[in-house]
Amino acid sequence: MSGQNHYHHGDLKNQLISISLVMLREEGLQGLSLRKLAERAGVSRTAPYHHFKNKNDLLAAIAEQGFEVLTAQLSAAIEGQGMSMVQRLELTVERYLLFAMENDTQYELMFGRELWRDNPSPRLQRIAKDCFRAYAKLPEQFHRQGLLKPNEDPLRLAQVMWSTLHGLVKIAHDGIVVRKEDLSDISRYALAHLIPLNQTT
Amino acid sequence: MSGQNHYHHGDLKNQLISISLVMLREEGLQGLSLRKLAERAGVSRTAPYHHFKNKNDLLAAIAEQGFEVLTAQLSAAIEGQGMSMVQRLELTVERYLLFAMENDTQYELMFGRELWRDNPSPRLQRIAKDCFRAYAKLPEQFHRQGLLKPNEDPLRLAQVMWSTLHGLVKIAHDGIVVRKEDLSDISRYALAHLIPLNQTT
DNA sequence: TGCACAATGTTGACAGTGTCAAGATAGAGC
DNA sequence: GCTCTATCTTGACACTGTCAACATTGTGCA
Repeated sequence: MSGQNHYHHGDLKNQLISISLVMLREEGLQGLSLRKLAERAGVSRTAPYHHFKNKNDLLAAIAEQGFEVLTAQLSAAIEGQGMSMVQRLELTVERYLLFAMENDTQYELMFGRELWRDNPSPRLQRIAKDCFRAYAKLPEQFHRQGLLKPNEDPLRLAQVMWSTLHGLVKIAHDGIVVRKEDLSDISRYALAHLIPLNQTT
Repeated sequence: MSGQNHYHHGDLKNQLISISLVMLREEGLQGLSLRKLAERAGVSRTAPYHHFKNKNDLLAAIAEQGFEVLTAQLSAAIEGQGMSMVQRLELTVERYLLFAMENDTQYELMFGRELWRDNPSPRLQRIAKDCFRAYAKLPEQFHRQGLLKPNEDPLRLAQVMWSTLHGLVKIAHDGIVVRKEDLSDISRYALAHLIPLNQTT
């Protein structure tokens, strides 16, 4: 039960994920190999195979963890106790961008082609969809409270807002088009246009 | 000069890029290895190293080719002979989405973390920026012709529009949030909100 | 309690990968 | 015609993902 010696050290699966996150941050996706990972965990090369079917399965688990964290962050912002709807919106956007910028490689994994190209696992699909659903509650709340113009479709709005945020992140990551310092400014600009409020604050 | 025998078959560099594109389409990024590529080109494992410093350099070349094609497509749409500004806008968006959907892996490479993470080559940076600059001419034209509300910043608008398109593509690729059939519908929705026209069609 | 079994960990092996060094071949320019 | 350079080749190496076979440990049932 002390668990750090030899066999059965108890929580290898989660520890592998944690170490993976560190390695991703340090060296990017290219730098993450199962063997180096195992070595850093103090365990033999093939030990991870008892917890993940293969490398892809590990990557999926990392993505899933990311979606869960992001979902929690967004949900908290959206339900934001004692905040106005506009404040919740701003906080949600801020949280999203922050998560994406601070966990860039993991973020890329979550939304990258690598995992989604061929039959992503039902589990990954479910967790990712849950994340979007949590996020989509925000436009719905705006809608229910009559803050949107009456002919607005909250689902469409959620999709477009997500796309815009997503694109902003991507472009900021790459640093091609946009300087990071401009990010929040641009996102404010985007929100002002995308959210057709009935009256402004 | 016939060029397909033994040494010096003349245009290996371009041929390698072409074959790479096919392989990316067939098997994704994971499926592209220098050795299989060389084999398909009928050449030894290390021949590509006389044309590309390493694998990353090949990937960069593939991305560059993509940016050049995309730039050409967009420029043609933006200058669109005998078309109204709104028509040009719609064509541009359509071209962008089409390119991204038809060349999904290449597109991911162009905007992916893999190439941009550590010191992307000046050449890649230049070609990518040229692509954005070509695209940004569109909002500028709208602005010059007085089609935007006077307080709109065309650069900001270009950035946000690009982000939204980019995010739409990404999300459509993954198929998490949006069905591909909804794409054009959603992009129309986005445009209607993002482009604050002075007067409508 | 003791014992079979499942869970978890290990070493050995193999094919596939990127990449370097050294040598072979062909075309280009003096 | 000869040399130089560009291009292509084989040989070699370390690293990777993954499988098979075996070792160790904890768990639940007799």
